[in-house]
Amino acid sequence: MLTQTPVCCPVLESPLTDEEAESTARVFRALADPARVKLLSLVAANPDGEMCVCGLTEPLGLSQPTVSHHLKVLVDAGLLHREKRGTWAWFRVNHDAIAAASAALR
Amino acid sequence: MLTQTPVCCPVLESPLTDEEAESTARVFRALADPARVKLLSLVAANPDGEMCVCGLTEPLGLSQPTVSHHLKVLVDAGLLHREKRGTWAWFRVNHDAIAAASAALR
DNA sequence: CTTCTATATTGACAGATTTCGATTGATCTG
DNA sequence: CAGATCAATCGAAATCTGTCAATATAGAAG
Repeated sequence: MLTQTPVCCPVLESPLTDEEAESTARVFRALADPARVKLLSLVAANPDGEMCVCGLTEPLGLSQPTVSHHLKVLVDAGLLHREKRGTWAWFRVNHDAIAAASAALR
Repeated sequence: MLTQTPVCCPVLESPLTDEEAESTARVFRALADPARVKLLSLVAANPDGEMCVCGLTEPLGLSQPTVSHHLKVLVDAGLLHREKRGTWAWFRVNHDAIAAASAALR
C-alpha cells in the first residue's frame, strides 16, 4: 500500500530535508535491482513502447510472480505505467518520472 | 572488498545485458538510502566542496560508525572521493560519476 | 612513549528484500 | 457454464541491509 507518490529532489543543490531525502531515495531504491533496471530497458526498447508480463518473464529468467513483484515496485515508484487490457497487463515507461530522477542528479 | 568499479549504462536506449544491468543497479543502490542521499547533498552543498566525517555525523543524526559505513558505500560506488589528511578524512563529490548516473536515465 | 582524537572495522541483531511454489482472481473461449 | 490463460497475491525461506556498541587503527600532540 503506497502512501505517497515518490518525488525526486535535486540532490546536489542544497542540503535535503529528511522528507526530501526519503522521497528521493525511494525512487532510486526502485532502480537499485538489476532485474528492475533490465525491465525498464526492455520496456523502453520495445518499438511499441509497451510490453506485457508474458513478454518480460522469459528474457529476465525469473518466475512470473517475481517479475510481477518487480513491476509493482516500478509502478509504485512511478517509473512505469500499468494498463490492464483484458487478461493482459501492459507496461509503459513514465518518461517524466525518469527525467525527474535524472534531473535530481544535476 | 570491491571487485570492479561500477559503471552506469544507458537504461532506455537498448536492452541491457545482465552485466550492464548489474553494474548500473549497483550505482543506484548506493543512492537508495535516505542517509546516503543526504550525505551527498551535504557534501555537494558545502562551499569548500568537501567535508569530513566529523561535520557529517551531527546533521545526519546517526552514529559515527553508521555514517562511516554509508560513506564507504558511496565511495565504493564511485560517487564520493575520499582523501585522508592527517587524522581527518575529507570527502568530495565525484561529479563525473554523478553525471554518468544522470545520463544513464536519458 | 603516552595520550588524545578522528575514523574504520567487527560483531550482533532487527528488519527489509528477493525469490519461488501454490493459490486466487479475472477474463476470454468454446 | 466449464476450461484455459494471464497476472496478482500469499506464505515462506534465504539473503542482504541498516544500525549501534565496542574495539581497533592511525596520526597528532605533549
